[in-house]
Amino acid sequence: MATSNVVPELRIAVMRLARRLRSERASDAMTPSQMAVLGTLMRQGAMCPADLASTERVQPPSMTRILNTLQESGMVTRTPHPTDGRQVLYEATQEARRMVQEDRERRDHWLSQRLSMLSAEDQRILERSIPILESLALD
Amino acid sequence: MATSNVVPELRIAVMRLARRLRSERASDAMTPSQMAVLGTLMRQGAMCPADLASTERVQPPSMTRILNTLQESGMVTRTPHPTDGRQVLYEATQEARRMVQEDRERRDHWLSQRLSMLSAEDQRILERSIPILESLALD
DNA sequence: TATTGTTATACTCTATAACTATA
DNA sequence: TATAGTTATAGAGTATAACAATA
Repeated sequence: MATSNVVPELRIAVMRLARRLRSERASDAMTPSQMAVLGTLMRQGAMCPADLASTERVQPPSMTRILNTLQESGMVTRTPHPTDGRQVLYEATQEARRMVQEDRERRDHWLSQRLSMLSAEDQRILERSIPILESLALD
Repeated sequence: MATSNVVPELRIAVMRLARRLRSERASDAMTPSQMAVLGTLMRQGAMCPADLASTERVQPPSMTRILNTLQESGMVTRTPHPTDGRQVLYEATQEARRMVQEDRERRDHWLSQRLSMLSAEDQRILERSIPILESLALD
């Protein structure tokens, strides 16, 4: 990449587009933490508060609060662990899945509008860049 | 883009890489709001609290607090407005500029390490994708 | 009287420490 | 005694409402 400014330019471009995508979020009612917990539960299935806390890098009492709020708004269900009476398991409800899906679709709609305004050549370059961007984010 | 999953895949790739870049930030001492204010002051020069508040989309009392904290840590200077006695002007100090620059360099260092591990072909694709990503983020 | 900035106060989100129930 | 989860309490960060100084 020689003497060019590719590195800072790529950093700025990625940060800007991410910020723009974030601003297209549907759910202003949901905090980022709440959205993250729902996303994790939708990927991983039922989980206990301790595991959720360590996945989301928050302390267990904070996770208790987040889960209480989510339960009050009908986004998660709470069931006792089948064998260990100390544990409880949380799961995303259908309503949560619908809400998260709607949020994704809203941002994808915005992005797809933008992409459709690009030339075929530019669209092709972006398409080829996707796995490369993914590989940069790994680990 | 036909029947492919380009749109959600691009969204996910960009969000992931942005999250990764954010985690490489140097200044844990600085809150995102404080960093944003310094960035704005560095781009725009001296500004008054009201303009800063509207730029950063926070209320004036919140900006007062952010600026107080920044001043206490030597990141901004406060001077009276030359003609309007009600106003005050804030400016980023040299120390702030150094700190922000260091933060950018830290993330660029991480990114450039990652880029150097890619094939020449992949690097070329990323380089060509930069202005396209930039254009997507516009307005 | 309008505008700029600040202070007073409350709310949200997260953290640490202490407590309850189960293993 | 150790572990899972919760409750009690405190510390950031931001908001609205009220106030002081200047135009």
